[in-house]
Amino acid sequence: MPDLAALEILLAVARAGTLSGAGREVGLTQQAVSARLAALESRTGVRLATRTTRGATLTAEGVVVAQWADRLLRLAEEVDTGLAALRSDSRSRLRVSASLTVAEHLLPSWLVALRADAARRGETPVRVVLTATNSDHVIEQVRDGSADLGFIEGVTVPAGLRSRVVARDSLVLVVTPDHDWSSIPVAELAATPLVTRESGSGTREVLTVALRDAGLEQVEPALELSTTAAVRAAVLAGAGPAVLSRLAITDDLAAGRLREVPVAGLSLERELRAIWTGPRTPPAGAVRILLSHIHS
Amino acid sequence: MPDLAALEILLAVARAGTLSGAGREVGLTQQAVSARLAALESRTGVRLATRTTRGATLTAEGVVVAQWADRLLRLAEEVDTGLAALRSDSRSRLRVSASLTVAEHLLPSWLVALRADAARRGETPVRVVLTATNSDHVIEQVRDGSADLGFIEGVTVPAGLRSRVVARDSLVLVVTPDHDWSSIPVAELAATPLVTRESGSGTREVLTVALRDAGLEQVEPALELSTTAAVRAAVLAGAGPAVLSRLAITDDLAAGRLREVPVAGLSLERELRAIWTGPRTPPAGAVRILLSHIHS
DNA sequence: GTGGAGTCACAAGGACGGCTTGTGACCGCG
DNA sequence: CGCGGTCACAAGCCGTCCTTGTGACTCCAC
Repeated sequence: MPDLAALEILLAVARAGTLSGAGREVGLTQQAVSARLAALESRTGVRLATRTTRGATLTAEGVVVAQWADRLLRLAEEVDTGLAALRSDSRSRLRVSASLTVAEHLLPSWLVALRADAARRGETPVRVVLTATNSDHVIEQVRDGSADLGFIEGVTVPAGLRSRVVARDSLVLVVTPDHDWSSIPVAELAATPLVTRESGSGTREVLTVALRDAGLEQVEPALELSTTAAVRAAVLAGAGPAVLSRLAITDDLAAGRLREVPVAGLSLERELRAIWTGPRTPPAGAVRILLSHIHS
Repeated sequence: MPDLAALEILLAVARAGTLSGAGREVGLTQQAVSARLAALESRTGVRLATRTTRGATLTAEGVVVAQWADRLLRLAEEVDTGLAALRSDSRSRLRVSASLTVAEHLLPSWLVALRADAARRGETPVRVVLTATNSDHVIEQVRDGSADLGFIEGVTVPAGLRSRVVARDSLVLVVTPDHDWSSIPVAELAATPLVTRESGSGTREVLTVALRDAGLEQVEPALELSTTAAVRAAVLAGAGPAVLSRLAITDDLAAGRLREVPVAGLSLERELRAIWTGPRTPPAGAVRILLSHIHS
């Protein structure tokens, strides 16, 4: 299990060029930085930086590890920002209520962007309080004023609320990389036993309805599981193809763990919307600022 | 800074359904699990799981945090596998030498897939020893036998070596999401001051050559920086557009931090190749197994 | 040439966090 | 009604990690 603090120190060393400078940057002494870096090197068995009497520079391996660390720490920062936004005790600024899909995959990076922007302007960042529930409850919370801003998924625009499309999600057919499909007609998809969520899940409904609209009836699933994560794991383990939200598997697609198979004649798009009450344009400064970071 | 161990415990609780079961799964006592989970909840100020006298189930917020944790821990596992592969002391199995681009962005997930596959078959995973350098040195190491397998970038196939394309990388023009470009002709790209790497860098050369081939001359850069990460940060900070490897910014594209702008009449593809010596098909079992996880 | 300011590394001491063991309260089931 | 399961609280202990103090070394200015 990698040590995030040590990786952060490595990045500080890369930026500062000296151990002491890195120490000042992260608020530690030079000795502590030296020890942590030595510990990281001992864990990997590779020299990550060459120390001279006048500074320290990363080796080639050090650059690679720094790159890995950078990705990891960026994601960790997103998670941390998300965790901070979950704090409910603070009776503060912008109350955001979001559906699970948005909260899980999109909001953290928006919040980081929001905070970075405030830092760039020298302002104190808006404090965001996040609640995560299903879309119906989000609508309810925005209606009754217990949330200033909501994020929902689904095709219908709730009556009496203002809204704006902030992102699109689509369900995609995915297989393991060694699968022989490259592109299939929609009829073959309907005839294939899939790994799916249990009946009643939103993702599964969308697919069923779309196939029914196309005049097709689905065969029985190969496997029914109760969470998207479990479905994803089953596909990776070779249990069969699945239709999943693209947002949930961008990492896997980028890393080549999963492969997307286009289905001719089928499009399963759904819109993710920001919703709020009141005037047509987003009301308070806070809401507008957050939305200004989100481009559909 | 989030606590990876605590997040892992949260996932174990989600899987097991009880704190004690989670404890058995991660090798801790029930009391330790209870304390760590309580600490995590106190950090967020939100109840992540409801404890009954007969188990524990995640709340809606808990599910969201678990999803974040899952992404973060997957990436952490990749980094950890990469770190393990850097260990040089073990005089062991498969010596892999890779260019920086491949080592930074692709190899970790391949190694995780390799290990997971071995675990699924019940075999002990191949021990991989990784060296990261530039493409020329990779070729040299494969030639002189100090590496069993190499990964390089570039258009030319080295003479005397077998090779296979394992992935493609392309340079893409990226801007901040609020930029007004949607698609531009190649002449406008050449006339735009960009944030770039310093002269002599591979990425910069590729762009310069491609523009020269198109009969265009580039204007002076807006800013010259020495690492890809610095260029990326400058673009995010609004310093201007840049042309970067798509592999280095997939996260940013997915999160909407950066936006890709198609350039009409310009394609900057480069192939990433596995190289080895000897017979036409990959030789030892180990090499073939690793390659079987990589599909171009 | 020599002192000063910078670099990094080694050693000793102390504080804090986190795990274990021990125990108690509660619930359901046979 | 006891037994097996759940989780929470308390005390003690161990290890990690940071700080302070010190030494070796290099470069530079005087």
